[in-house]
Amino acid sequence: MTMVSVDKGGSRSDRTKAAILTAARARFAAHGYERTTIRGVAEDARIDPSMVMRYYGNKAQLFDAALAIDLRMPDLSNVSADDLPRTLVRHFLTRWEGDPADDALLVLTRSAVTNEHAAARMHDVFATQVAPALAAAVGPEVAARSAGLVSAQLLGLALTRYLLRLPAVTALTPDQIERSLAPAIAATLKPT
Amino acid sequence: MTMVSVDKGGSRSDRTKAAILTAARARFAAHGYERTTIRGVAEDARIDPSMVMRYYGNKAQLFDAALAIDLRMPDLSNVSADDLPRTLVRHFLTRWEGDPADDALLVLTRSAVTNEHAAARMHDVFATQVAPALAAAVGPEVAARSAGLVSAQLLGLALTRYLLRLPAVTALTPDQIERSLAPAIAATLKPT
DNA sequence: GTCTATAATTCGATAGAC
DNA sequence: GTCTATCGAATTATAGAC
Repeated sequence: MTMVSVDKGGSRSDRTKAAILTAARARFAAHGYERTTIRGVAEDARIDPSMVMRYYGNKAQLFDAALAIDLRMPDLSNVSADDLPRTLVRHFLTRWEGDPADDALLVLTRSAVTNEHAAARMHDVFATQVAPALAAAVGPEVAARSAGLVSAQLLGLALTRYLLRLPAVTALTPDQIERSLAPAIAATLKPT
Repeated sequence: MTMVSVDKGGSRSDRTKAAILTAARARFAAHGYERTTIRGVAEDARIDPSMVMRYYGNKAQLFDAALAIDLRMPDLSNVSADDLPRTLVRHFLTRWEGDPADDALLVLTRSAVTNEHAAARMHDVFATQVAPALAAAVGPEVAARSAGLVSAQLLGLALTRYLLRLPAVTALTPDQIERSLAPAIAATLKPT
């Protein structure tokens, strides 16, 4: 798990910093902001808790650093309107099925539900990454009208399948989800 | 705020218990399980923190009591398949627009994202209240196949509009949501 | 650059006076 | 039935030795 990212060229402190960040991201994803402790992060990173303070100042700043993440949204500008829903559902399913415990968007979502700061970050991510990616595919007008509810549907999947693990949703195969959710997203993209 | 609900007939202790429960529900809804403190609940209820312990034993049991709630799902057995999606969306929109900060399902969702116990409760609520109500309308087979994703879409709305308050979703009117989300739910109910 | 020791808070929970 | 006082545990954060 948790590819530590980066950097054979890094100094020892760089590697320590990266290890802390990886551990923090995993803990924030698994338990949310309140329940992750600096001690726990330090333990996962195999270093002393005081190192976390040294490099990141305090828990809030560590959280910020852990959330400074690129969602790696796919380029949707060459996807036809017909293919868009399926492409979207597939993209997120692939991401989340792979390593749900470490996905940036799931980390953010879990914490944003009970943490104002994380919620503000979520707003940023949506405005600067999700909405533009959608607008590239369907145009600014349709995106302005439907990006919110399309996101609601995708985050609804994230919520029920990966955060709450509702049996009725975890029981479905990725294929079943794709066949059922893609037409739904297509419906909200259609003009009313 | 926080109408203390109830009960002229109640003894003084009954009124105190009810006041505690109301305050607890509001706090759990606003901040989730971890961040609500017994001290805070007691302050809202205008009583001493030790009263909370006296009546509810501990924080976990207080949480349980706060979540022992009937979702008041509507009777869907006489709703036609065509009307079902719109009926569902309307039902939940009406509930949530009224008093989002005190709605049982939102309380539960906010806490369930970071609390195992609340998540287990959520599974219960889904299995005993949501799924049967759906099955009454569309039959057990369709319900078994689609109840999970229908719930995902409704909870996605709850998540983005009331918990995260994403501007792209809060900007929509209830009518716009109904017109856009009802066809989406209809699409996931259709056989693939 | 890493660790020990500890200060300062916060909170859940208990004991007991009135 | 309500409140005062306080314990014990957990946690963030700091100071400083090595």
